[in-house]
Amino acid sequence: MIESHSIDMDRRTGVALWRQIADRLRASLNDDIVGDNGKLPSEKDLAHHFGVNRHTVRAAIAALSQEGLLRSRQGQGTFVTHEFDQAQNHNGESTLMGNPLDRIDGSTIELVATAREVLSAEITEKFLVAEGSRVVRLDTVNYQDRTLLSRSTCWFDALRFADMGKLIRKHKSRTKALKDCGVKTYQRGETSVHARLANNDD
Amino acid sequence: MIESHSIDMDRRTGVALWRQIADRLRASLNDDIVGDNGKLPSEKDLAHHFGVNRHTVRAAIAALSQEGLLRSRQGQGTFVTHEFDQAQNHNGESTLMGNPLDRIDGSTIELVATAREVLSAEITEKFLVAEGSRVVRLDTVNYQDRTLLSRSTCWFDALRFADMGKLIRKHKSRTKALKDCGVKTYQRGETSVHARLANNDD
DNA sequence: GTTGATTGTCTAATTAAAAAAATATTCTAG
DNA sequence: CTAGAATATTTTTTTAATTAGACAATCAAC
Repeated sequence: MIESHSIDMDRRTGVALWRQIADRLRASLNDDIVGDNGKLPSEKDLAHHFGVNRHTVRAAIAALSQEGLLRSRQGQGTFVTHEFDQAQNHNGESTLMGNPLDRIDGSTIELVATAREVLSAEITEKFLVAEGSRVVRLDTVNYQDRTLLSRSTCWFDALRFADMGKLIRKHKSRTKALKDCGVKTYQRGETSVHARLANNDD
Repeated sequence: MIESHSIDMDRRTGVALWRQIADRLRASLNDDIVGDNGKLPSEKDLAHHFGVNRHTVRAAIAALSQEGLLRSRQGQGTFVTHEFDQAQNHNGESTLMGNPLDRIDGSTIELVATAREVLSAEITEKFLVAEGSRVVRLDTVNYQDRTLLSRSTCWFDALRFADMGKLIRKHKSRTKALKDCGVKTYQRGETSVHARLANNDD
Protein backbone atom coordinates (compact mmCIF):
# COMPACT_ATOMS: atom_id res chain seq x y z
CA MET A 1 0.00 0.00 0.00
CA ILE A 2 2.65 2.42 1.09
CA GLU A 3 6.32 1.79 1.70
CA SER A 4 7.42 1.43 5.27
CA HIS A 5 10.40 3.74 4.98
CA SER A 6 10.11 7.48 5.25
CA ILE A 7 10.12 9.87 2.31
CA ASP A 8 12.37 12.91 2.22
CA MET A 9 10.21 15.99 1.85
CA ASP A 10 11.51 19.19 0.30
CA ARG A 11 12.02 21.86 2.92
CA ARG A 12 12.71 25.54 2.57
CA THR A 13 11.35 25.49 -0.97
CA GLY A 14 8.65 28.04 -0.25
CA VAL A 15 6.00 25.35 -0.30
CA ALA A 16 4.52 24.23 2.98
CA LEU A 17 4.87 20.55 3.76
CA TRP A 18 1.12 20.13 4.15
CA ARG A 19 0.63 21.40 0.61
CA GLN A 20 3.31 19.16 -0.85
CA ILE A 21 1.68 16.22 0.88
CA ALA A 22 -1.79 17.26 -0.23
CA ASP A 23 -0.60 17.42 -3.83
CA ARG A 24 1.13 14.07 -3.63
CA LEU A 25 -1.94 12.51 -2.13
CA ARG A 26 -4.22 14.05 -4.74
CA ALA A 27 -2.09 12.62 -7.50
CA SER A 28 -2.08 9.22 -5.79
CA LEU A 29 -5.78 8.84 -5.24
CA ASN A 30 -6.07 6.76 -8.38
CA ASP A 31 -3.06 4.66 -7.56
CA ASP A 32 -2.31 1.92 -5.15
CA ILE A 33 -2.29 4.16 -2.13
CA VAL A 34 -6.00 3.69 -1.51
CA GLY A 35 -7.44 0.30 -0.70
CA ASP A 36 -10.32 -1.31 -2.51
CA ASN A 37 -12.73 0.32 -0.10
CA GLY A 38 -11.29 3.74 -0.93
CA LYS A 39 -9.64 3.99 2.45
CA LEU A 40 -6.40 5.84 2.91
CA PRO A 41 -3.66 4.77 5.29
CA SER A 42 -4.13 6.13 8.81
CA GLU A 43 -2.89 9.59 9.66
CA LYS A 44 -0.24 7.99 11.81
CA ASP A 45 1.02 5.84 8.94
CA LEU A 46 0.95 8.74 6.50
CA ALA A 47 2.85 10.91 8.97
CA HIS A 48 5.51 8.24 9.28
CA HIS A 49 5.54 7.71 5.53
CA PHE A 50 6.17 11.37 4.78
CA GLY A 51 8.40 11.84 7.80
CA VAL A 52 6.29 14.62 9.28
CA ASN A 53 4.07 15.25 12.24
CA ARG A 54 0.54 13.89 12.26
CA HIS A 55 -0.84 17.43 12.33
CA THR A 56 0.91 18.22 9.08
CA VAL A 57 -0.76 15.25 7.45
CA ARG A 58 -4.06 16.39 8.90
CA ALA A 59 -3.60 19.81 7.29
CA ALA A 60 -3.08 18.10 3.94
CA ILE A 61 -6.16 15.94 4.40
CA ALA A 62 -8.15 18.99 5.44
CA ALA A 63 -7.18 20.72 2.19
CA LEU A 64 -8.25 17.74 0.08
CA SER A 65 -11.46 17.44 2.07
CA GLN A 66 -12.09 21.10 1.31
CA GLU A 67 -11.69 20.25 -2.36
CA GLY A 68 -14.26 17.53 -1.94
CA LEU A 69 -11.87 14.68 -2.65
CA LEU A 70 -11.63 13.13 0.79
CA ARG A 71 -13.86 12.63 3.77
CA SER A 72 -12.73 11.53 7.20
CA ARG A 73 -14.86 9.50 9.60
CA GLN A 74 -13.92 9.46 13.22
CA GLY A 75 -13.06 5.99 14.39
CA GLN A 76 -12.93 4.61 10.87
CA GLY A 77 -10.47 6.44 8.70
CA THR A 78 -10.22 8.78 5.72
CA PHE A 79 -11.87 7.81 2.47
CA VAL A 80 -12.02 8.98 -1.10
CA THR A 81 -15.38 10.67 -1.52
CA HIS A 82 -18.32 8.95 -3.12
CA GLU A 83 -18.44 11.41 -6.00
CA PHE A 84 -14.81 10.83 -6.78
CA ASP A 85 -15.30 7.12 -6.42
CA GLN A 86 -18.25 7.26 -8.75
CA ALA A 87 -16.18 9.01 -11.33
CA GLN A 88 -13.75 6.13 -11.09
CA ASN A 89 -16.35 3.45 -11.57
CA HIS A 90 -18.48 4.82 -14.37
CA ASN A 91 -17.91 5.38 -18.01
CA GLY A 92 -18.58 8.40 -20.10
CA GLU A 93 -19.93 11.48 -18.54
CA SER A 94 -18.86 11.32 -14.95
CA THR A 95 -16.73 14.06 -13.55
CA LEU A 96 -13.33 13.58 -12.07
CA MET A 97 -12.51 15.98 -9.28
CA GLY A 98 -15.57 18.15 -9.31
CA ASN A 99 -13.83 20.29 -6.78
CA PRO A 100 -13.92 24.00 -6.02
CA LEU A 101 -10.58 24.49 -7.73
CA ASP A 102 -12.36 24.14 -11.02
CA ARG A 103 -14.08 27.38 -10.35
CA ILE A 104 -11.26 29.16 -8.61
CA ASP A 105 -9.24 29.61 -11.74
CA GLY A 106 -11.86 28.72 -14.29
CA SER A 107 -9.50 26.39 -16.08
CA THR A 108 -10.42 22.82 -16.91
CA ILE A 109 -8.90 20.14 -19.05
CA GLU A 110 -11.04 17.41 -20.49
CA LEU A 111 -9.71 14.15 -21.76
CA VAL A 112 -11.80 13.52 -24.84
CA ALA A 113 -10.15 10.52 -26.38
CA THR A 114 -7.48 7.90 -25.90
CA ALA A 115 -6.16 5.42 -28.40
CA ARG A 116 -3.29 3.18 -29.22
CA GLU A 117 -2.01 3.80 -32.68
CA VAL A 118 0.97 3.52 -34.93
CA LEU A 119 2.91 6.71 -35.31
CA SER A 120 2.17 8.49 -38.57
CA ALA A 121 4.84 9.45 -41.05
CA GLU A 122 4.25 13.12 -40.35
CA ILE A 123 4.84 12.70 -36.66
CA THR A 124 7.86 10.47 -37.07
CA GLU A 125 9.37 13.06 -39.34
CA LYS A 126 8.64 15.87 -36.95
CA PHE A 127 10.07 14.11 -33.96
CA LEU A 128 12.72 11.92 -35.49
CA VAL A 129 11.61 8.64 -34.02
CA ALA A 130 11.33 5.27 -35.69
CA GLU A 131 8.37 5.02 -38.05
CA GLY A 132 5.80 2.53 -36.96
CA SER A 133 6.49 3.09 -33.27
CA ARG A 134 3.57 2.05 -31.13
CA VAL A 135 2.22 4.89 -29.10
CA VAL A 136 -0.59 5.81 -26.78
CA ARG A 137 -2.53 8.86 -27.79
CA LEU A 138 -4.34 11.31 -25.52
CA ASP A 139 -6.58 14.07 -26.77
CA THR A 140 -7.40 16.84 -24.36
CA VAL A 141 -9.34 20.06 -24.48
CA ASN A 142 -8.50 22.96 -22.25
CA TYR A 143 -11.23 25.39 -21.29
CA GLN A 144 -10.68 28.61 -19.45
CA ASP A 145 -13.77 30.26 -18.07
CA ARG A 146 -15.90 28.12 -20.33
CA THR A 147 -14.20 29.35 -23.48
CA LEU A 148 -12.00 27.05 -25.51
CA LEU A 149 -8.41 27.78 -24.75
CA SER A 150 -6.51 25.04 -26.49
CA ARG A 151 -6.79 21.62 -28.06
CA SER A 152 -3.97 19.21 -27.50
CA THR A 153 -2.90 15.77 -28.55
CA CYS A 154 -0.10 13.92 -26.84
CA TRP A 155 1.60 10.72 -27.93
CA PHE A 156 3.38 8.50 -25.48
CA ASP A 157 5.78 5.70 -26.09
CA ALA A 158 3.81 2.51 -25.88
CA LEU A 159 6.88 0.76 -24.61
CA ARG A 160 7.49 3.09 -21.76
CA PHE A 161 3.81 3.32 -20.92
CA ALA A 162 2.87 -0.17 -21.88
CA ASP A 163 -0.05 -0.35 -19.51
CA MET A 164 -1.14 3.28 -19.51
CA GLY A 165 -3.87 2.81 -22.05
CA LYS A 166 -5.03 -0.22 -20.18
CA LEU A 167 -5.06 1.67 -16.92
CA ILE A 168 -6.97 4.52 -18.47
CA ARG A 169 -9.53 2.13 -19.84
CA LYS A 170 -9.87 0.72 -16.37
CA HIS A 171 -10.39 4.27 -15.13
CA LYS A 172 -7.34 4.33 -12.96
CA SER A 173 -4.14 6.33 -12.90
CA ARG A 174 -5.61 9.02 -15.07
CA THR A 175 -3.97 11.59 -12.91
CA LYS A 176 -0.58 10.08 -13.47
CA ALA A 177 -1.18 9.73 -17.18
CA LEU A 178 -2.39 13.28 -17.51
CA LYS A 179 0.49 14.44 -15.40
CA ASP A 180 2.98 13.07 -17.87
CA CYS A 181 0.87 14.55 -20.65
CA GLY A 182 1.77 17.99 -19.50
CA VAL A 183 -1.10 18.49 -17.11
CA LYS A 184 0.95 19.39 -14.16
CA THR A 185 -0.32 19.76 -10.66
CA TYR A 186 1.26 21.70 -7.98
CA GLN A 187 4.53 19.94 -7.34
CA ARG A 188 7.94 21.51 -7.16
CA GLY A 189 10.39 20.78 -9.89
CA GLU A 190 8.14 18.46 -11.77
CA THR A 191 8.83 20.09 -15.06
CA SER A 192 11.24 22.74 -16.10
CA VAL A 193 11.35 24.26 -19.49
CA HIS A 194 14.35 23.73 -21.66
CA ALA A 195 13.40 25.20 -25.00
CA ARG A 196 15.24 25.16 -28.25
CA LEU A 197 13.53 27.47 -30.67
CA ALA A 198 11.64 26.44 -33.74
CA ASN A 199 13.36 25.78 -37.01
CA ASN A 200 10.35 26.12 -39.25
CA ASP A 201 7.89 28.97 -39.25
CA ASP A 202 4.87 29.49 -41.42
CA MET B 1 6.30 48.10 -17.84
CA ILE B 2 4.31 47.13 -14.80
CA GLU B 3 0.95 48.36 -13.68
CA SER B 4 0.92 50.89 -10.93
CA HIS B 5 -1.77 49.20 -8.90
CA SER B 6 -1.09 46.41 -6.49
CA ILE B 7 -1.73 42.74 -7.23
CA ASP B 8 -3.63 40.50 -4.84
CA MET B 9 -1.39 37.63 -3.84
CA ASP B 10 -2.75 34.30 -2.64
CA ARG B 11 -2.21 33.87 1.06
CA ARG B 12 -2.60 30.84 3.28
CA THR B 13 -2.34 28.57 0.26
CA GLY B 14 0.69 26.72 1.56
CA VAL B 15 2.89 28.54 -0.91
CA ALA B 16 5.16 31.26 0.40
CA LEU B 17 4.70 34.66 -1.16
CA TRP B 18 8.33 34.81 -2.21
CA ARG B 19 7.89 31.60 -4.20
CA GLN B 20 4.70 32.79 -5.86
CA ILE B 21 6.48 35.98 -6.84
CA ALA B 22 9.55 34.10 -8.03
CA ASP B 23 7.38 31.92 -10.26
CA ARG B 24 5.49 34.87 -11.64
CA LEU B 25 8.70 36.69 -12.36
CA ARG B 26 10.26 33.64 -14.01
CA ALA B 27 7.25 33.36 -16.27
CA SER B 28 7.43 37.05 -17.08
CA LEU B 29 11.08 37.30 -17.97
CA ASN B 30 10.20 37.02 -21.64
CA ASP B 31 7.41 39.51 -21.41
CA ASP B 32 7.21 43.22 -21.15
CA ILE B 33 8.27 43.28 -17.55
CA VAL B 34 11.93 43.59 -18.45
CA GLY B 35 13.25 46.57 -20.30
CA ASP B 36 15.32 46.45 -23.45
CA ASN B 37 18.47 46.37 -21.37
CA GLY B 38 17.18 43.31 -19.49
CA LYS B 39 16.61 45.35 -16.38
CA LEU B 40 13.82 44.53 -13.99
CA PRO B 41 11.81 47.13 -12.11
CA SER B 42 13.41 48.12 -8.82
CA GLU B 43 12.79 46.04 -5.71
CA LYS B 44 10.76 48.89 -4.35
CA ASP B 45 8.52 48.99 -7.42
CA LEU B 46 8.14 45.22 -7.48
CA ALA B 47 7.25 45.20 -3.79
CA HIS B 48 4.58 47.78 -4.44
CA HIS B 49 3.37 45.93 -7.51
CA PHE B 50 2.90 42.65 -5.65
CA GLY B 51 1.70 44.36 -2.50
CA VAL B 52 4.40 42.84 -0.29
CA ASN B 53 7.44 43.90 1.62
CA ARG B 54 10.65 44.57 -0.20
CA HIS B 55 12.32 41.67 1.61
CA THR B 56 9.78 39.27 0.17
CA VAL B 57 10.65 40.45 -3.31
CA ARG B 58 14.31 40.07 -2.46
CA ALA B 59 13.73 36.46 -1.45
CA ALA B 60 12.08 35.83 -4.82
CA ILE B 61 14.95 37.48 -6.68
CA ALA B 62 17.44 35.50 -4.61
CA ALA B 63 15.72 32.29 -5.69
CA LEU B 64 15.84 33.24 -9.36
CA SER B 65 19.46 34.32 -8.99
CA GLN B 66 20.18 30.90 -7.51
CA GLU B 67 18.64 29.40 -10.63
CA GLY B 68 20.96 31.52 -12.71
CA LEU B 69 18.21 33.60 -14.28
CA LEU B 70 18.86 36.93 -12.59
CA ARG B 71 21.80 38.89 -11.31
CA SER B 72 21.62 41.94 -9.10
CA ARG B 73 24.17 44.73 -9.16
CA GLN B 74 24.27 47.10 -6.25
CA GLY B 75 23.49 50.63 -7.25
CA GLN B 76 22.26 49.59 -10.69
CA GLY B 77 19.44 47.11 -10.48
CA THR B 78 18.54 43.50 -11.20
CA PHE B 79 19.08 42.10 -14.66
CA VAL B 80 18.30 39.01 -16.63
CA THR B 81 21.53 37.05 -16.90
CA HIS B 82 23.67 37.13 -19.97
CA GLU B 83 23.12 33.45 -20.72
CA PHE B 84 19.38 33.86 -20.55
CA ASP B 85 19.61 36.97 -22.62
CA GLN B 86 21.67 35.17 -25.22
CA ALA B 87 19.00 32.51 -25.47
CA GLN B 88 16.55 35.28 -26.18
CA ASN B 89 18.56 36.88 -28.92
CA HIS B 90 19.73 33.93 -30.92
CA ASN B 91 17.98 31.49 -33.11
CA GLY B 92 18.16 27.77 -33.15
CA GLU B 93 20.29 25.97 -30.66
CA SER B 94 20.47 28.27 -27.69
CA THR B 95 19.17 27.12 -24.37
CA LEU B 96 16.43 28.77 -22.41
CA MET B 97 16.77 28.54 -18.67
CA GLY B 98 19.90 26.51 -18.34
CA ASN B 99 19.20 26.39 -14.65
CA PRO B 100 19.81 23.78 -11.98
CA LEU B 101 16.17 22.77 -12.03
CA ASP B 102 16.83 21.00 -15.28
CA ARG B 103 18.93 18.51 -13.46
CA ILE B 104 16.94 18.30 -10.27
CA ASP B 105 14.11 16.34 -11.78
CA GLY B 106 15.75 15.31 -15.02
CA SER B 107 12.75 16.45 -17.00
CA THR B 108 13.00 18.75 -19.97
CA ILE B 109 10.59 19.93 -22.61
CA GLU B 110 11.84 21.10 -25.95
CA LEU B 111 9.86 23.21 -28.33
CA VAL B 112 10.73 21.79 -31.72
CA ALA B 113 8.35 23.59 -34.03
CA THR B 114 5.74 26.30 -34.24
CA ALA B 115 3.45 27.09 -37.10
CA ARG B 116 0.22 28.79 -38.03
CA GLU B 117 -2.04 26.46 -39.90
CA VAL B 118 -5.60 25.74 -40.79
CA LEU B 119 -7.22 23.11 -38.65
CA SER B 120 -7.40 19.76 -40.40
CA ALA B 121 -10.63 17.88 -40.88
CA GLU B 122 -9.46 15.18 -38.51
CA ILE B 123 -8.85 17.64 -35.73
CA THR B 124 -12.04 19.56 -36.28
CA GLU B 125 -13.94 16.30 -36.08
CA LYS B 126 -12.18 15.28 -32.91
CA PHE B 127 -12.74 18.54 -31.16
CA LEU B 128 -15.97 19.77 -32.69
CA VAL B 129 -14.77 23.17 -33.76
CA ALA B 130 -15.40 24.97 -36.99
CA GLU B 131 -13.41 23.56 -39.89
CA GLY B 132 -10.90 25.95 -41.32
CA SER B 133 -10.28 27.59 -37.98
CA ARG B 134 -6.97 29.35 -37.88
CA VAL B 135 -4.75 28.00 -35.17
CA VAL B 136 -1.25 28.25 -33.82
CA ARG B 137 0.55 24.96 -33.49
CA LEU B 138 3.26 24.04 -31.00
CA ASP B 139 5.22 20.81 -31.15
CA THR B 140 7.07 19.81 -28.04
CA VAL B 141 9.19 16.88 -26.96
CA ASN B 142 9.44 15.87 -23.35
CA TYR B 143 12.57 14.15 -22.13
CA GLN B 144 13.00 12.61 -18.72
CA ASP B 145 16.54 11.73 -17.74
CA ARG B 146 17.55 11.98 -21.38
CA THR B 147 15.07 9.36 -22.52
CA LEU B 148 12.10 10.33 -24.64
CA LEU B 149 9.01 10.52 -22.50
CA SER B 150 6.41 11.99 -24.79
CA ARG B 151 5.80 13.90 -27.96
CA SER B 152 3.09 16.48 -27.96
CA THR B 153 1.36 18.82 -30.33
CA CYS B 154 -0.90 21.61 -29.15
CA TRP B 155 -3.18 23.79 -31.21
CA PHE B 156 -4.28 27.17 -29.99
CA ASP B 157 -7.02 29.38 -31.21
CA ALA B 158 -5.42 31.89 -33.51
CA LEU B 159 -8.05 34.39 -32.51
CA ARG B 160 -7.43 34.15 -28.84
CA PHE B 161 -3.67 34.00 -29.30
CA ALA B 162 -3.48 36.20 -32.32
CA ASP B 163 0.02 37.40 -31.55
CA MET B 164 1.41 34.31 -29.88
CA GLY B 165 3.11 32.96 -32.96
CA LYS B 166 4.49 36.38 -33.66
CA LEU B 167 5.79 36.68 -30.14
CA ILE B 168 7.39 33.29 -30.35
CA ARG B 169 9.07 34.20 -33.59
CA LYS B 170 10.39 37.26 -31.87
CA HIS B 171 11.66 34.99 -29.12
CA LYS B 172 9.44 36.41 -26.49
CA SER B 173 6.65 35.07 -24.31
CA ARG B 174 7.71 31.52 -24.91
CA THR B 175 7.14 30.77 -21.29
CA LYS B 176 3.64 32.07 -21.42
CA ALA B 177 2.90 30.20 -24.60
CA LEU B 178 4.26 26.97 -23.23
CA LYS B 179 2.41 27.56 -20.02
CA ASP B 180 -0.91 27.54 -21.81
CA CYS B 181 0.29 24.52 -23.74
CA GLY B 182 0.19 22.48 -20.58
CA VAL B 183 3.70 23.18 -19.40
CA LYS B 184 2.80 24.37 -15.97
CA THR B 185 5.13 25.96 -13.55
CA TYR B 186 4.67 26.10 -9.90
CA GLN B 187 1.62 28.29 -9.48
CA ARG B 188 -1.40 27.57 -7.36
CA GLY B 189 -4.63 26.78 -9.10
CA GLU B 190 -3.30 27.28 -12.57
CA THR B 191 -4.83 24.13 -13.85
CA SER B 192 -7.13 21.63 -12.32
CA VAL B 193 -8.17 18.45 -14.00
CA HIS B 194 -11.74 17.98 -15.00
CA ALA B 195 -11.76 14.80 -17.04
CA ARG B 196 -14.58 13.16 -18.89
CA LEU B 197 -13.46 9.75 -19.98
CA ALA B 198 -12.81 8.69 -23.51
CA ASN B 199 -15.58 7.68 -25.87
CA ASN B 200 -13.46 5.86 -28.41
CA ASP B 201 -10.82 3.27 -27.65
CA ASP B 202 -8.61 1.39 -30.01
C1' DG C 1 -19.15 -4.11 27.49
C1' DT C 2 -14.13 -4.07 26.52
C1' DT C 3 -10.35 -3.44 23.56
C1' DG C 4 -7.88 -1.48 19.84
C1' DA C 5 -7.58 1.49 16.12
C1' DT C 6 -8.78 5.73 14.33
C1' DT C 7 -9.99 10.61 13.91
C1' DG C 8 -10.96 15.02 16.68
C1' DT C 9 -9.44 18.55 19.83
C1' DC C 10 -6.53 21.14 22.73
C1' DT C 11 -2.21 23.24 24.53
C1' DA C 12 2.53 24.42 24.14
C1' DA C 13 7.04 25.20 22.04
C1' DT C 14 9.92 25.82 18.03
C1' DT C 15 11.07 27.33 13.51
C1' DA C 16 10.27 29.80 9.17
C1' DA C 17 8.07 33.49 6.67
C1' DA C 18 6.74 38.21 6.31
C1' DA C 19 6.51 42.97 7.44
C1' DA C 20 8.55 47.30 9.02
C1' DA C 21 12.12 50.50 9.53
C1' DA C 22 16.56 52.15 9.63
C1' DT C 23 21.19 52.45 7.78
C1' DA C 24 25.15 51.24 4.72
C1' DT C 25 27.12 50.52 0.18
C1' DT C 26 27.53 51.03 -4.67
C1' DC C 27 26.75 52.99 -9.09
C1' DT C 28 25.27 56.69 -12.47
C1' DA C 29 24.43 61.27 -13.81
C1' DG C 30 25.42 65.75 -13.56
C1' DC D 1 32.53 65.75 -5.92
C1' DT D 2 27.55 65.56 -5.03
C1' DA D 3 22.86 63.86 -5.27
C1' DG D 4 19.84 60.40 -6.33
C1' DA D 5 18.67 55.80 -7.07
C1' DA D 6 19.37 51.29 -6.42
C1' DT D 7 20.81 47.09 -3.88
C1' DA D 8 22.86 45.19 0.72
C1' DT D 9 22.49 44.57 5.58
C1' DT D 10 20.70 44.58 10.22
C1' DT D 11 17.22 44.59 13.74
C1' DT D 12 12.70 43.95 15.50
C1' DT D 13 8.02 42.36 15.50
C1' DT D 14 4.28 39.59 13.96
C1' DT D 15 2.22 35.77 11.84
C1' DA D 16 2.19 31.11 9.85
C1' DA D 17 4.01 26.51 9.74
C1' DT D 18 5.67 22.58 12.13
C1' DT D 19 6.44 19.62 15.87
C1' DA D 20 5.20 17.47 20.24
C1' DG D 21 2.27 15.45 23.55
C1' DA D 22 -1.93 14.45 25.79
C1' DC D 23 -6.57 13.17 25.87
C1' DA D 24 -11.46 12.80 24.08
C1' DA D 25 -14.75 10.65 20.86
C1' DT D 26 -16.15 7.28 17.65
C1' DC D 27 -16.42 2.92 15.42
C1' DA D 28 -15.59 -2.12 14.56
C1' DA D 29 -14.50 -6.47 16.32
C1' DC D 30 -14.56 -9.62 19.82
